Amino acid sequence: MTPKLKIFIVDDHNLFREGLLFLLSNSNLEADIYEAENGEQFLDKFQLINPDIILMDIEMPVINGITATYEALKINPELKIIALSMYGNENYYTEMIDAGAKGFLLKNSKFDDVRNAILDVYSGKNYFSPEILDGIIKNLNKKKYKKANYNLSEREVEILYNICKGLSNHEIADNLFISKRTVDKHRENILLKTQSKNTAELVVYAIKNKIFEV
Amino acid sequence: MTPKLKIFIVDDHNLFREGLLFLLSNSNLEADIYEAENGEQFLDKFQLINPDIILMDIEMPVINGITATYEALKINPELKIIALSMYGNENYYTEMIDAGAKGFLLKNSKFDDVRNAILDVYSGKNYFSPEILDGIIKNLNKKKYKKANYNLSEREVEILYNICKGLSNHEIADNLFISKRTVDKHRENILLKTQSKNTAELVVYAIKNKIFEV
DNA sequence: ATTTTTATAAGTAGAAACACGTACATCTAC
DNA sequence: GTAGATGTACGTGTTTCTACTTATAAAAAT
Repeated sequence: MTPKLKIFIVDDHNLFREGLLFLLSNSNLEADIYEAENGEQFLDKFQLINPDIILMDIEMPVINGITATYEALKINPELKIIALSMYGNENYYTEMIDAGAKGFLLKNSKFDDVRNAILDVYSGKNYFSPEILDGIIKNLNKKKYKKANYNLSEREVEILYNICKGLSNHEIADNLFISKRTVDKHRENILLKTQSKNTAELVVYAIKNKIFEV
Repeated sequence: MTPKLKIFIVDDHNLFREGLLFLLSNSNLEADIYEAENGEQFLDKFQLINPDIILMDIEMPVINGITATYEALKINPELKIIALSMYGNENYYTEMIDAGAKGFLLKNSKFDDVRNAILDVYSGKNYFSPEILDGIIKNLNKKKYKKANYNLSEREVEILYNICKGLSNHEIADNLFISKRTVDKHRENILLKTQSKNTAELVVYAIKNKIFEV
């Protein structure tokens, strides 16, 4: 059904590799399996093999999964790397996504999930264990939580935005065709309302409240 | 196999609702289907029905999907709402996640995806169309991209960090047990190195480069 | 071993920000 | 129709920042 895949398992635990190999060969996935014990071995071998899917452990001796992923993708950006992580180490996910992993599996997943991850990533999608996905979504939520409870007027927001752009009061005045003295007053009011005591705090406030985007 | 679900479809396009209803009743999902034409109708009815899954369009007259989701979850935070979106409107996803949706489906998905989304979300997971997931991941990546390529010295980073906290040069000097004039000089050098022209730009630079966290 | 970078400190001056006032026209809300 | 918020503008200070300069010692890099 699916073409014969070349799957590369990078993990320092022999038993884990063997188990996964067994599961893969007893599944209906046609695959050749290659192995490495750590990131260094993998980096030495992957170019000869050119695997379709790489299952990459994160915590490994010599060269860890994050570095290995990063380095391998520098050489071949098309590589499809799925991170493998112990439960509890799921916080590595940002670093692995950063490094360029296309998927993230927890080691306590069912084999069916592994299968799905392999097929999804092979077909160009991303795959993330539900627990990881949950974390990602929660994270997105968290950051947006405190928004829009400032009581600045429209004009004040406009002034603040321009302050963040690095304009001086004089420049802002020119841009908005008002007097510099007016901008002074607005700025003063904004400082009061936001309980800031200088420009630095104003900018931090603006960014926190999504008035200015970094 | 699965218990009989109560599925609530909220969408202003009759044809779309009818089509989805047909597909759901011809699938192996045992479900009672309820319908509303917009967010207002939904908000009027959902408490009586107490649905297991809500498929919620985003762009609708009177009350849109984002507001409806937000309001409904205020009343019952346990509701499992899956957002439905036209291809091209996928940028609503942040707002829908924000509002509390547990899943996000594109309307050009295959019915199988709809089925999976319903089952996943019903069982407490999140479900996101691959295209959406892609967007989320890319977004995570993007933000981390430009890091650590500043050439500020350690001391300069320290000074900059303190500037972002809203301290004046004088206060920074006191904190670090150095002369205010030294801080002045550091600040000048930082402005030069970061090609900033004032405090506002400094703070933006610091946040962009993860020297200061908002 | 010598050059460069870094951290420190200071003088002088002008620009900008900050703080306190006052004032008035407009618009919204009660 | 009056109260409150908003946007506009000015006066007069003080404080802080910005910009130019010089200088020394230690650390790092070449």
